[in-house]
Amino acid sequence: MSGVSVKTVSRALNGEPYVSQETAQRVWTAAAQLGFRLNVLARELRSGAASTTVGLLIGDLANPFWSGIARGVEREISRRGLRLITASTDEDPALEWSLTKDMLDRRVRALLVVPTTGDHSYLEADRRQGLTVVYLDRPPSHVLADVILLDNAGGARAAADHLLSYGHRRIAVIGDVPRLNTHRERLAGFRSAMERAGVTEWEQYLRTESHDAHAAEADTRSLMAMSTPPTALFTMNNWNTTGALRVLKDWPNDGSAPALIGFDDLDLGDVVNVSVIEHDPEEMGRLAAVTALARIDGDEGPPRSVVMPTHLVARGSGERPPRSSSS
Amino acid sequence: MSGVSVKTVSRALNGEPYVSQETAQRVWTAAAQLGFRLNVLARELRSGAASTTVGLLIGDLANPFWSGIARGVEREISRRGLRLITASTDEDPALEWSLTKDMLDRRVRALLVVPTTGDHSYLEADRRQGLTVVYLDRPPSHVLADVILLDNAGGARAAADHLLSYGHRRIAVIGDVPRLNTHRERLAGFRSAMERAGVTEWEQYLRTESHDAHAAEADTRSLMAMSTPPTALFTMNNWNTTGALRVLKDWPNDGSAPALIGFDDLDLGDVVNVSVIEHDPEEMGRLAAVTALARIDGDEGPPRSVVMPTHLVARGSGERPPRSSSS
DNA sequence: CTGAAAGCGCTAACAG
DNA sequence: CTGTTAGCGCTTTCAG
Repeated sequence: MSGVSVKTVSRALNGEPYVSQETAQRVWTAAAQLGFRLNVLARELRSGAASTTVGLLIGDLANPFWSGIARGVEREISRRGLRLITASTDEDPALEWSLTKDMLDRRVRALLVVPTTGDHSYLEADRRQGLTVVYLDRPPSHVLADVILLDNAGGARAAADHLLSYGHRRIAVIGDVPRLNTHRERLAGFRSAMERAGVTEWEQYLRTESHDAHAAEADTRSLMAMSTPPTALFTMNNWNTTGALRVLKDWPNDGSAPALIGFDDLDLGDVVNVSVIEHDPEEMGRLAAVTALARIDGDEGPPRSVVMPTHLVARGSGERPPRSSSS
Repeated sequence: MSGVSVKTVSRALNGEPYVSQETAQRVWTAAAQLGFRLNVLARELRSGAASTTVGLLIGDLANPFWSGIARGVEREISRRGLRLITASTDEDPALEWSLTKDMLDRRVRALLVVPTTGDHSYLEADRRQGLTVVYLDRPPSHVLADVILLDNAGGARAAADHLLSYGHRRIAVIGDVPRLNTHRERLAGFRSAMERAGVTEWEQYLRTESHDAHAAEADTRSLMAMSTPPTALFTMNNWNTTGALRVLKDWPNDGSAPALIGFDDLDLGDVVNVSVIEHDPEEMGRLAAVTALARIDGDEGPPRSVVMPTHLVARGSGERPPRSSSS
């Protein structure tokens, strides 16, 4: 390039010691003029070299829950100079599979996955070869691996107990597709609280398959149109809550409005006075990243399973009493 | 590996023609057993080979506006098998610069940037060498390049005109740091509408430097505590609007609540009846990706500048009349 | 249909 | 302090 060997260029540009100030300077200016940059791909191709990317597979980057996770991961790994490759699976197992394969072909240093349903044993071979995988939000199927979860059952139980304590019995549940583990866990938690209280009326008010706000809105309307409508609603994710709020927004102020508790907080949750089961997506992403980094650093301990707490935030909607309680 | 040459393996695994069914089959099973995968890094290192990653630099992945952009970009590039490397700049020009350099070292196929302020001519050398760069949301400084913008001035003007038409004169403006082009454009649009209407009272109600909801909340409180408070508010981004809504939420229902229009829509915007200047972040990301892909495909036309429309969505908060208008 | 050789750009190891 | 060599894993080119 300017009379020096490639190795000297490498040393200078990487700020390694054992290069004279003068030579380094010359290399720097020459590189700047020629627009020369070190090629990270080549660097990472070398034998024994580790890649500096981390793969993240989430459901949908545009959902605040998942973008929060992504932000937490990014924040943590960037402190180590690692970059984030993100992809949305749309909750499609086949897409998750092909994206996973793509990430591995790219030799990501670690793979963080919010798993959709499906068998995840297809990663076992790679894990044995040293691939770091951390699952988020939902446990993988047929696999023992590091995983960061929410206390889904506990949160749902807290929601149910809260509503029960205000005298509600006819409590409707609106949730996502039952295929998702989070959905099932939340439903199980809810169910256990209801059973403990000896309440059975709610079963007829269970609505699933609502994957977006629109569907949840329709569910809410049909529930409230029943001859004996529910006196309370438990919406099991952020978009389900959004749908319910759209219906309740214009509800007549005659005391007939159902109580509402939603899983996941909302950006304007405090403004609309919606009671929620709150948690911290960004911290969840951060923890997953920390776990992955520990594995990269050689942590060989048994698979870790972290369950993050949830908190009931009472803001009003969950504290409305039933209008005409039948028990 | 199993008696075949590397080239045959390459051919088989890439599904190239001119490999016998039988051989291909053998390679496939052997690869599966050994957990062998093609190395994309090596592939992309080859001379003339193009990388299959696209870099995206945004302010903060956790802000729905930017995660929407990211989603739009991802959706579009994934159709071509390209993956997204995302990084948050926190609106820090120095960080933007170092992240940019990092992306280039990784040989991203294209770089999409929401620029913070600063001189962006440092990318010119790389652009001349064929690097595809598309700017989003804000124009770069001192550079002529492809850029996808919002009609910031037009949107702000529409907000001002709307409030003016309802009789407001004392209109407060709450905005982000003036350093940001979007802020200045919106303010300029607002100002032009006010000037055309011959209104000057608003200048004393201008508040900037509110980069989050918390600061905007404080601004709103102090504004409303003035001896002659504003009768309307124009909040210039999503988080500023959120802050204002927190204050207005518990405002006495005596007709003294200020009108409110916010720039950017909010997830629960329809539930809280907030009037907004709405636009489509995901489409913006998609357009940027489309532009970048066209350049990659050889489009050599002059730099393209797309201005995306905004729409005023009247939901109630922007249609409140002033309590005791002074004009 | 299959294989051998070359080279992408980098850095570790080993000389000067 | 600086240079040489080798090899990471892939695919293009050219020969079988």
